[in-house]
Amino acid sequence: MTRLEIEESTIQIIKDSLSYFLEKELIDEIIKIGQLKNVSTDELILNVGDNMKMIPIVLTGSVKVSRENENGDELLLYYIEGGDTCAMTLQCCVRQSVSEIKATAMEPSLLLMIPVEMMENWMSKYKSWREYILQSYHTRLTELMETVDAIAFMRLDERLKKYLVDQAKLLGSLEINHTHQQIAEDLHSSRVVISRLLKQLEIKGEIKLHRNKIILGSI
DNA sequence: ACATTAATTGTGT
DNA sequence: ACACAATTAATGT
Repeated sequence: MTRLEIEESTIQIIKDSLSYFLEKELIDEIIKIGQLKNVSTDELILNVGDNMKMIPIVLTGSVKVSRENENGDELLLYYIEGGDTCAMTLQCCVRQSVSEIKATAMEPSLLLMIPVEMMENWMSKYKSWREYILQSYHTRLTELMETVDAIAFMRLDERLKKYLVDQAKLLGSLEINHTHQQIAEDLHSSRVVISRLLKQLEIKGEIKLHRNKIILGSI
């Protein structure tokens, strides 16, 4: 983990990603208080059971949020993209200060860590912040329902396709650099099953398989 | 360039 | 689901 002094170029990034919906005074406070954190691909940002004193706002890059049970079984919940934060996390945090979820960087990303107290503080102080949080809450909930739908109603092969397309969109590339094992973990399935389904997709000509890499055609 | 090894992927039961 | 085979990438000689 790298902690940086906030300098001009980064201030610009913060402004670029937040000033559209947050008022100026708030941005100034954010710049003063927030701590920058650079994370690399697959770096664990927040683990289940972590004591949360800080909540990240994703400035650039993307983060995946998943649930994990005591056996280490995972399930992907939703993604957070640049400019967004996870208001759900904020709630968990206020209530019990121990994380129920796990957050992992999907690509090299720049995070802005904000202490929980500040987040609460700003709720009453800034209207734009309330709206930002509320909006974020809404987005998360919508995405969460989408994954619930997927789990409940879609067959695994459809879910896998959706997963691949989502990843491609999010990372802005038709190449997905994951092992079958990692995908299986995200979808809470087993490696063999994923391998077989992927093979089927390859036979149908929708994707190309390589080691550690999947190339999407047009699905 | 070749051999060895570890990790990832493929397949039959 | 498990076990094993096959393939690939990485590393040393």
